[in-house]
Amino acid sequence: MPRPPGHGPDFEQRRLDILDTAAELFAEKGYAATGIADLCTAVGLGKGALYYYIGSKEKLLVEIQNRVLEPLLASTAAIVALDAPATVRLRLLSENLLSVILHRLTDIWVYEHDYRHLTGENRVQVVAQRRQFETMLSSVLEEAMDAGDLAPTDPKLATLQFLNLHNHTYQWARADMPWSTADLATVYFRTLMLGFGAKASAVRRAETAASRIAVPTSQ
Amino acid sequence: MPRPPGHGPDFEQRRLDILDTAAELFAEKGYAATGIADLCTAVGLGKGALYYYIGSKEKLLVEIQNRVLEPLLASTAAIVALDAPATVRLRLLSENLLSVILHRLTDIWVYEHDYRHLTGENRVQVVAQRRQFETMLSSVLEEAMDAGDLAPTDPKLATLQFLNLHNHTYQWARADMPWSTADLATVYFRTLMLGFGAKASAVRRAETAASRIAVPTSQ
Amino acid sequence: MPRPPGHGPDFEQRRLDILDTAAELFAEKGYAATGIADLCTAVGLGKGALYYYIGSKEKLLVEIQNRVLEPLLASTAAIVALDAPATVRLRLLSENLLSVILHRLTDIWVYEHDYRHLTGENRVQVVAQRRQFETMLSSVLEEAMDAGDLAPTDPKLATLQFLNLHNHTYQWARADMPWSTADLATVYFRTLMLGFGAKASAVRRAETAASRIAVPTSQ
Amino acid sequence: MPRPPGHGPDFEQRRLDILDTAAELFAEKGYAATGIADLCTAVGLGKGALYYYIGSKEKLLVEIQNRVLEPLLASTAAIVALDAPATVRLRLLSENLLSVILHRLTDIWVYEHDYRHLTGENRVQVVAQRRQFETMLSSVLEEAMDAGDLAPTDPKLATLQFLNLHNHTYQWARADMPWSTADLATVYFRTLMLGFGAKASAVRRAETAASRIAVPTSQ
DNA sequence: TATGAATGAGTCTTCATTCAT
DNA sequence: AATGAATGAAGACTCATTCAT
Repeated sequence: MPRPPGHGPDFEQRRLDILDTAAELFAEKGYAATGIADLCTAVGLGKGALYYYIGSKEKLLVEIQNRVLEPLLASTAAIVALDAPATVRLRLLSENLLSVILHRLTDIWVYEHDYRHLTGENRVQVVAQRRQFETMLSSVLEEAMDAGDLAPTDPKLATLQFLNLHNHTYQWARADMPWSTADLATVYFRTLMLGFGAKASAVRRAETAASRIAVPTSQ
Repeated sequence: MPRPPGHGPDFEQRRLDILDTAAELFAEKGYAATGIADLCTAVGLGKGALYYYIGSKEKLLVEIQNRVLEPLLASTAAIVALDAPATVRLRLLSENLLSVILHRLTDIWVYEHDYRHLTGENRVQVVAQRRQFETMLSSVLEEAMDAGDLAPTDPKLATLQFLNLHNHTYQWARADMPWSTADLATVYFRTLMLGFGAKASAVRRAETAASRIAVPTSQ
Repeated sequence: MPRPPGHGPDFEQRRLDILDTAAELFAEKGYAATGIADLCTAVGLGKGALYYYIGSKEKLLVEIQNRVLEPLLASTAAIVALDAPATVRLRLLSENLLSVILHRLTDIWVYEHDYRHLTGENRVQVVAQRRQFETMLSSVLEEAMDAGDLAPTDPKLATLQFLNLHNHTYQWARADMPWSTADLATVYFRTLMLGFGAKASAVRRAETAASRIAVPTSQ
Repeated sequence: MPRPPGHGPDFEQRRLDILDTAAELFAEKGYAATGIADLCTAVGLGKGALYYYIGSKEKLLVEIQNRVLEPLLASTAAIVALDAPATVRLRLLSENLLSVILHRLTDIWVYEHDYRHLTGENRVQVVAQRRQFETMLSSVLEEAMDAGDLAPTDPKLATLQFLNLHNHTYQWARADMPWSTADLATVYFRTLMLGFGAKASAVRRAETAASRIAVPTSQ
């Protein structure tokens, strides 16, 4: 007798609880290094019951990816479509991305670290969705340049810097850190727009000096 | 006069080749998901012979960490100690960090993703060395603020942004990408110092607007 | 009301059966030379299922030690505390020790041969318990000397001889040997108390003669 | 080119040194748990060179057995053949056996613990030689009984007690213990001949009492 | 005589998953 | 909707032994 035709009323809630616990374990020890037995212990369920809810280990990973990607893509698309200046939308995109990262810190760890363990179609889809997000961001950056709000540069490189600055945050962000999502959004946005407030002449001088000094660079 | 027990002349080279292969596999599939058997296949050696060279799987991970950390700490310390303005040294630190990342892209993947799989003393040491690096970077940023070259802000946050911008590069950098190390250093440094070239008024406007628009933020 | 995670009702019996089989194999081939695969074959279980019951190879060894030590220490302590003459308690200790040895012959083989393969805390505890037993035995021997029931000698040496005589029995005892536990207890006790029934003069003569004859002793 | 036809002048000495080291390791950790690599480290030789001397691991074990058995059988046979009273010869056998045990303590550990790891013909031969020794001992014990020097009992049981008392000594004897070989021989022999010096009446009383007391015996 | 390198079966243990109940 | 028991391949690692040099 395969899977019962329908699930009881508590099924979905129970499943989500398990998913949360799984995300925590994956974030802490890594997807590959986390065993199903660990998860059983953490949720207090035998293996049989656990599999009744989760289907397979990889399905957990897929769902965690989706818990990040679905709201991220939806909110990003909504912001991009707003009738507002590109700079304003960039500011909103920054806060939105940070919000997703900081509110789903555990999921993000897994999202960033372990999507490579997805196989086959699962991986293809996730990669495609990630690219979708980047394309939307790129388009707004290009709009801002076209509007003259930003100095023209390689838009690809601008996008990548935007992503670097935001995405790497999961590496050190913690629930108890002294900065709120809004704080970080303000700071990051200001950095991307105006930098740390150096004078252009100082930058020019540093470039010239740097090209003259032989850095004892590795290899 | 027979040689005392030890290793033959080719040992070290062979070992380094294996280490390179291991780094590639770890970077591709993750440390935890890479089996010793995978490595055996990749280097064309039986398990016994492989262990003759590597000692243990974790030793491989330790060495990869060190191949990143040792040159990075050495060159960073040298730059910090230079008799040059803080801004100039920041520029050099940027290029140096990027140089390490881009020249050892494979090692860096492992360095960033898998140091958590180190155990015991190995982990303690690596974490300590990472903190050393961050402290050195922080000190130069603070010097630059004290000298009035940068607008005063939370130095911790400035350091984290510097690191975000640089460190996340390993995620998308490739040997065949169209930008050299020097290109990226120039661009990153300019971004950190001056931003993308927006006007301060535009930033102010965006902040105000953002606070008024209800972002359809996830959760 | 579903059962909480744990073990089913047959688990413990199955586990004990496996323990018995393990003891037999260890006794026959030695702990170190007995593979888990051997045990799997012997009990007709795959490796996974076997580990479900045993936890680890060393745990088997620990349990075998305890199956000897726990009853031995309990019964020994009970005898030592009896309100009876020391000589009587010695006789009881002799029979008790023999009883443990002969009724748990397989466990005893492992107990005597392989406790050295215990590691860390496991070893410390077993060694401590062994010493406890010897201390209890010693105390009764000393009481007997103090009471004048035995000729005074080095009590340490008396204890060691008692132990030699009894403990080495596992080396040749078999279930089908012609002597019962009670038989051996009577014989051993008599030997320790009265010897093989030689005359004191004969012993004196032998000592003198022995000191005069150059034995072609090895080395 | 197989083994060279002859060996250099140092070969035999080198081989014996290796054998000594092997015996120490086997005694310490057990034959099965001692690796050839351990031995290589201990003697400071590579595996190739080590095998040049030892042939195989089992050959080491065989030789250690022989280093015990050959002198033991030779000296025992010599003593048995002496023209002296059985009691005197028993005393000599006791000291001789103890001498072998205490002078070759390391070998004896291996001899007692690990002869079971011998395979095929090697094992058959060692077992046969052990039986030879016991037979010789038995014969002298019987002579002593026949001569009326010992009270008549089951000669098999007398032999086993003799062996128990002596052979188990390797378990606790150490080079730095306070008793010499001669000390132990005197004590053991006296114990076997006369016991610990109890009165026959006390033994009788203990037997009666013991049969009345229900010992809380295990199982 | 000795080396260091290689083998490949073997070590103990854990894995994700299934299934009868 | 849950259990505990089983599987068997795979996990990292060690083994005694061989051999070209």
